[in-house]
Amino acid sequence: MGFGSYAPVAGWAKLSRMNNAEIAHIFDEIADMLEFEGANPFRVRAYRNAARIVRDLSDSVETILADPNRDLTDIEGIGEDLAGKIATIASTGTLPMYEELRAKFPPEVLALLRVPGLGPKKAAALYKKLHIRSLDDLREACLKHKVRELPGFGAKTEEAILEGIAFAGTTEKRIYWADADLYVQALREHMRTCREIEKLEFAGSYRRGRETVGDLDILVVSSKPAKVMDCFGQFEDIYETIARGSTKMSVRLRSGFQVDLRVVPRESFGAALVYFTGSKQHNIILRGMAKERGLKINEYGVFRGEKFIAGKTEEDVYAVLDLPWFPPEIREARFEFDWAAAGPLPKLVELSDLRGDLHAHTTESDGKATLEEMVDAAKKRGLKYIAITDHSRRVTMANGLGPERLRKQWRAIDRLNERLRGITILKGVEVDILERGGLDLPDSVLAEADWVVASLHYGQNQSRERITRRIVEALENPYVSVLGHPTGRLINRRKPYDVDLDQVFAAAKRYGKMLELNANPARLDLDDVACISARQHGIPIVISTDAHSTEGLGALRYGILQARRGGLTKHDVANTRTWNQLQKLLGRAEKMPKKTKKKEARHH
DNA sequence: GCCGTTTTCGGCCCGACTGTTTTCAGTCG
Repeated sequence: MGFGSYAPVAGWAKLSRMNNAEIAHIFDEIADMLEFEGANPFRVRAYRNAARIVRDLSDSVETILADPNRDLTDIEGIGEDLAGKIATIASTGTLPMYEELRAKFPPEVLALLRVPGLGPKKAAALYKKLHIRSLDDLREACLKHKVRELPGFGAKTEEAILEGIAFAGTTEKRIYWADADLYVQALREHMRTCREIEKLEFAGSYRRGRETVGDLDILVVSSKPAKVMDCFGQFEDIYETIARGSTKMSVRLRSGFQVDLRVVPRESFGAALVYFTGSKQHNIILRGMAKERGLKINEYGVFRGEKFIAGKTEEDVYAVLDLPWFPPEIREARFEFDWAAAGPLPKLVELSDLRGDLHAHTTESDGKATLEEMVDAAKKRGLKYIAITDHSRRVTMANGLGPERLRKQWRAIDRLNERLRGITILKGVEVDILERGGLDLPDSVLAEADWVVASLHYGQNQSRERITRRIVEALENPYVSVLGHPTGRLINRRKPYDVDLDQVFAAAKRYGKMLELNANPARLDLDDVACISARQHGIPIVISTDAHSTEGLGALRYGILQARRGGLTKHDVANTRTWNQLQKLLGRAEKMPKKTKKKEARHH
């Protein structure tokens, strides 16, 4: 289940400053260690909450700290203490309290928490009473049957731990949404054979369209739960059943991936769907709102005292709280509640809104299909235009094109365009942003293109300053249309390069350029959080596949999920427009004569 | 650790399942 081959994994570049993700990571680690220490669970939650908040910030902490008009404590969930800690991490790269905890609980000890079935209490007991300090210690203690002698532990727990150690390394990895979707399709097909099922829906992070999925949650309405579970248990890919009760069953697939099944009564389906779709944080806020109104929400419904108020549909549940139905993709407690408070929700972009694909490769560089095959496939998918954007010469591994081969390809595109009806092929290129700065093709060549994607593939370990400067300079070039995969990350495989996105946004805005949301399931770059920022900056986003085969053109749906998670509407996404409209949108800031610009301003 | 028009103290979302227990704690989602 791969999605093309990529360069080997590169390590983190040495960082001169702490970015939001790193600050968030420190808070997550602190939460783990405090939990291990047996700290107040709400204090632990405050740190986890802070990690999430910092990760979701639309500006870098650095930017906020530098702005005298802004204060971190204005953010809900960040008080005096955490604001101070954030500032300390930002300026020193660490925190005294964090260092003290790390001295007490090295990473090998924290690995105990990743064993399924081991939570903070049990892990701490093993650590304190048996002096277990690593997974190896733990395995040994289990084999010597020391673990079963501890109070609260028994033979079964010991066996479960032994089994769990094997999984501790493999199950921490979340899989791509696209791969989870393959399981979903297979499970749907399998469950179709069960006649006792009235309704079935996949919930959890899969339904929210997260870029990675940690497990699957299946929600079923049936009056015969046992039969549904029997059927579920016969899915061929199951390795073991972890738990089975009267309404809930959990299994592990052969790959280690976990699938949970939950059977609920018909009148509770909506409440259960809200509950199991999450996110956890979204649910916590819903519960809080319910409590304020003297109500209680659980997976069975909304209750006033013992009295059932709502629960049949998601709309019913939200309506009780005077909330609109939220598309699952935005249920992350990031902006959806603010949106709801401000009025009707904006309509999120949909797959059917997209008219064209603006990043695709052919056999001329490293694609697997010819120009004709790619165009034919795009047309069959209903696209009205496709930009052919093969690599430039610097990407020698991919047989990148120089001016001569590129112009030859463009002549072929001209001839094909004359022949074809119903789709327009754009003469494009994915031009490399060179290590030393500048682009891999002269302006005279780029000027002849309809569409220019500028991408950074080499020198990814350079300093934040150098990488940011290379990208900003590329955006300054009048012939560049869009910045391709702006951070270069490969999910689960390669960290993003160290780039100051605030500066990239500012440059894109200044020069009237667009930013790509690369829809490849391993990239999804920009990510959802960056999309929220781009939207706030008013920068048009282009959702493109970067397809290297005809099947690759199908990736638009993954890009759409990420865009929706970023709160993007049809208006925010540039390739929902016709090619003519798109051209007008492009570079308007620089190319438009000053007079016209003023007129425009008056109209708005 | 955060938060507050009932509160600056005392709350902080809720339930299923398992194993080790004889009524519940721990884990998980």
